Amino acid sequence: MGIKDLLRFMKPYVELIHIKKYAGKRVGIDAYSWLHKGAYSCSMELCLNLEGDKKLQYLNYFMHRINLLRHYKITPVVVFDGGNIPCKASTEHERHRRRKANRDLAMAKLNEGEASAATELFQRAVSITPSMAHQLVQILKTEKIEFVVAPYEADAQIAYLSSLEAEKGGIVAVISEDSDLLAYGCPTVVFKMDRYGNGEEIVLDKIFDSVARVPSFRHFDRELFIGMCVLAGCDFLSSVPGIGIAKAYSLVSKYQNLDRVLSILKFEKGNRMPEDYSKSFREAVAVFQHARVYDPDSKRLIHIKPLPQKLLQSLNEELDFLGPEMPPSIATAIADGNLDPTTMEAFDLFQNSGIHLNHSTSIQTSDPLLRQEDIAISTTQESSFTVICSNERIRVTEQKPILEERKYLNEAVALKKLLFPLKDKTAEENKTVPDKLPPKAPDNNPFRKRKFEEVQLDQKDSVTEQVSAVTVVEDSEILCTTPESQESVNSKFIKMNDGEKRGKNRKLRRSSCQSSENKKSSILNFFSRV
DNA sequence: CCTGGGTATAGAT
DNA sequence: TATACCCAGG
Repeated sequence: MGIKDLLRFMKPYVELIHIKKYAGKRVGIDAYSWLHKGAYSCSMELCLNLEGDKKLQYLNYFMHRINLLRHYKITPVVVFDGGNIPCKASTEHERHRRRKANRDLAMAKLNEGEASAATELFQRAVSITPSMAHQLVQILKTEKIEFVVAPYEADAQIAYLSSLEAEKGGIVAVISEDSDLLAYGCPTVVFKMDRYGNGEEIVLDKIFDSVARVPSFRHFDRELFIGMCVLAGCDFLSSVPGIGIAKAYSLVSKYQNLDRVLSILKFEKGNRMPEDYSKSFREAVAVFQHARVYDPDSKRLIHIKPLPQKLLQSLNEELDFLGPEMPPSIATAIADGNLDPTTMEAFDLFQNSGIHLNHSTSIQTSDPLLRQEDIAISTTQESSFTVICSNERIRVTEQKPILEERKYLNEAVALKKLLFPLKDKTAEENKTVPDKLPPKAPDNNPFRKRKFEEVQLDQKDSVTEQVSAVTVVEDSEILCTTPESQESVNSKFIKMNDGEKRGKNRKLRRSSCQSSENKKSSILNFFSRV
């Protein structure tokens, strides 16, 4: 994970610190690393989805650490991973494959009665499911801990937050295990924080400023540093055979220019170089520089750093390798933890409806669906239109003072891309993904689509009578979502066809089983599970 | 000297 | 799992 051997290479730049030095400050947390560590303690329970409290142990682990931070008067900001970007697909597939193999082995051992061997294997098979992440989100909400779900890479989101002022949601440092953060340009990262708050800190500026230390990066800039990272091998692109972190460093150091490094490399390696390495290299560098992130201030997707016109042209305006564009309403719903970023399904709150407490006073004072200004409707010339609504009325009206058809048409196109990214050739040609199926959510992604069995299990215990599920129907033009806040257990999506009046909204919402006259043009279809 | 593959071990309770 | 460390071959 991350940049191969980067942390070892950067050893001279680590300083042992205690997190109390960030007292009074906002600090970002890479949720994935703590979730994963926490899952060790209950890996078998999680893998087998056993009943009982044991499998919630990972939540204790996480909250323990959160409380450690709070004890030192630090304000934690938890950042979750979102969807996957195309160029990471092969890494994810490999992980998924390995975990599955381990799980199968574990099951075999278990059947043979070798419990200890089995638990060991289960530990290698744990993956963080969307359900787990979502459960944590519920707790964070009741504990009033700030969090955000990144549209794609959590690392990119963290890097972006690091660049913001505290007043705008910024953070001064981040706790993580992932060396990618340095490539993304995070100014301060604390690695390997233990349960007492001791950790290893790396400050990016010190890397570039240091005079005495070896390796020296005094003649490096951000781009060269990223180039070195990509050359050494990262999640988006594995390194050219024979090139490791040290070689990567000396190449970049010597030529001071990534294009020159590439051509030298091509010259020296000849046919040992992958055919499309240069292109992939450029894209990987561009991901670190210009990844798509959620901007909490404007509540929409932006680039970590805007793309220069020149780069845009050289990429033929094709940016989907960064992960497809998505409309603000979707990005917000994802960021707030209401929408699964890999499946685009609304999270159902079944599993949590019993324990979840309503702590927010400003919400649900009225039925938002009855208020005209909360509902954005845009008709296409055909027979469908878009509904966007939210029960956070003010936010929505501010965000979209004028509702234009065009805008929602664009949203529909964007959503379509999100849902069928592999129809895109850029994604297809990118690496050796064996099947051509729609984006398989990788195993280690916290929002990986939940297994069918899991869903059924959840339903069993539920108290609520009704929840809406969302499925995807092909060839769609309608987009609808209610980025509703956490408290509502009612429908999170609403779809309407032409001819249906706004007054019907409430009815729709309650009887979420809607027969779709117009399947051809509908993207989201709702039915109720009772 | 570097890379890359192999192996040991932490990390949870 | 993923990271650290060690050693062999280039």
